[in-house]
Amino acid sequence: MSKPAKSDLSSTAEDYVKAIWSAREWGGEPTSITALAERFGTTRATVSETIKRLTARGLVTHEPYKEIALTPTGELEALLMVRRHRLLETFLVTTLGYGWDEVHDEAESLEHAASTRMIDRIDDVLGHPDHDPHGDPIPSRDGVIRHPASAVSLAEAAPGDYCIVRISDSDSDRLVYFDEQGLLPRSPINVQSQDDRAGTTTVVTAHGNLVALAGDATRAIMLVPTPH
Amino acid sequence: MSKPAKSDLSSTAEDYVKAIWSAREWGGEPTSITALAERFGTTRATVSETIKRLTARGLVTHEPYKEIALTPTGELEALLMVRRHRLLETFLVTTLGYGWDEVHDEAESLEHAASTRMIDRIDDVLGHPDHDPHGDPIPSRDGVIRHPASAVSLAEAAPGDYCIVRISDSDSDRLVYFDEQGLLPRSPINVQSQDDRAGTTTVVTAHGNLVALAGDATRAIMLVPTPH
DNA sequence: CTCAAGAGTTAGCATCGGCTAACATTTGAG
DNA sequence: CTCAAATGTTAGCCGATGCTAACTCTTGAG
Ligand SMILES: [Mn+2]
Ligand SMILES: [Mn+2]
Ligand SMILES: [Mn+2]
Ligand SMILES: [Mn+2]
Repeated sequence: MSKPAKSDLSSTAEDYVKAIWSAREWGGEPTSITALAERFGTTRATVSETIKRLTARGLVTHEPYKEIALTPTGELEALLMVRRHRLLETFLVTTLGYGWDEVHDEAESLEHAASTRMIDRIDDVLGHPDHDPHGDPIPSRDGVIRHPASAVSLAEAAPGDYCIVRISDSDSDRLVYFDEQGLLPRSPINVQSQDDRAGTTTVVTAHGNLVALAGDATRAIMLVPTPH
Repeated sequence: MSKPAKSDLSSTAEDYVKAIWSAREWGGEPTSITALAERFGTTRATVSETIKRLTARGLVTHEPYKEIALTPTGELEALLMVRRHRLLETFLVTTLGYGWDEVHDEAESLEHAASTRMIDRIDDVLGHPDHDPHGDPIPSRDGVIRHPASAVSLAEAAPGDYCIVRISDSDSDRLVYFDEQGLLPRSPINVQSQDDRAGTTTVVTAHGNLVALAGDATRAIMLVPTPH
């Protein structure tokens, strides 16, 4: 029913460029066909075809069996989608009383439907927030984004005092657990030890809880060192 | 990217059932293939095919060249979409400072993306409003809607004093004009005369303006008589 | 170094929602 | 009552997004 102009992207295309961009956001590796298929719950065949179309449209660079990357155009589109997603998440929390664990899925679909006018009004009403409820920075209207320079993931942090800057919103159950433990953006956290053999990281949370985390949970949390 | 369950409708299907329902809302005739094609800016062929699919899905009843109507299932879906649309419009006006002439298009796309949870939260935040910014009643969660019993369109109103209950939001320029003239839901209005030969209706608005209206403009406004 | 598992691609198919062109039916002006 | 215009349908096409099955390429364990 809507009339996508020649240059307008489908929601599928928008989700793909966003996913490709997001894979690298906090120092990650480029994504892969298989990873995208898992992310979207589709088959490798479908992803391969879709990537081919996005390449033809000038949003993505990809040669068979090689790395998937964004063109400058694709990157700008991705950043604008990230902006929409994060502003919508923030809006849902502050205006409609959503919990930080409930906003991701809702924003995932609203981001394709809200007009640019609506996104900008939300930005105004919220007073131009710097980051979303998970601590992720919000790109400006023209696609500029700034990450804390010294951020490290909990998985690779040396023992010491840190401030949590960001927690991945991809798993909502995990967010509930983190919340219970006092693991929130801007909260202080003390890294006790990394046990490489067990693959666990032991931390003291803002609640004073001693917690051992492993795997994705440690990769979901980004820290900056507390100056002492 | 979303996973529409077996029974989930596409946005196209949602817009169709809503349009079929809306045609009859204020005493109108059943819609037609041609009218739907105009409404959506598509061709008759496309509408004919789509109606065939909706019939196969059990949302619509239609035999070739006959009347287009909704099944009970289709009608419930339509009412739930109308609810979403009108609650979203109301929300955009009260929370994001949209004008009543700006909300329709935005709601037209958000209605397909917002979750039921979000619609219900909006309903709560707004305090369960009875009608939208255009005076259209808002169906309940289970699809019940109530229209003023004695409503007549301005096109067929006898001279006398009335209260405007509803103004069609389908033409946003017209809404701006009505606003300027003092023609708003809940405003008093005095119908002076109907000139059948000229096809015009002359009214005195809440601003005291003497205004002559014709055609769609007179069909867009619904009135209830003021008890004297 | 080899070769099988894993990753990626291709072929062939389906559905949805678009289109144009041609055809069929209905209806109302005369 | 007639017939042309208006209305609706069908046929045949397309692109986007999905699928399965079968194939190819890459890579790492041994
Ligand atoms: Mn999305
Ligand atoms: Mn987030
Ligand atoms: Mn719509
Ligand atoms: Mn409305």
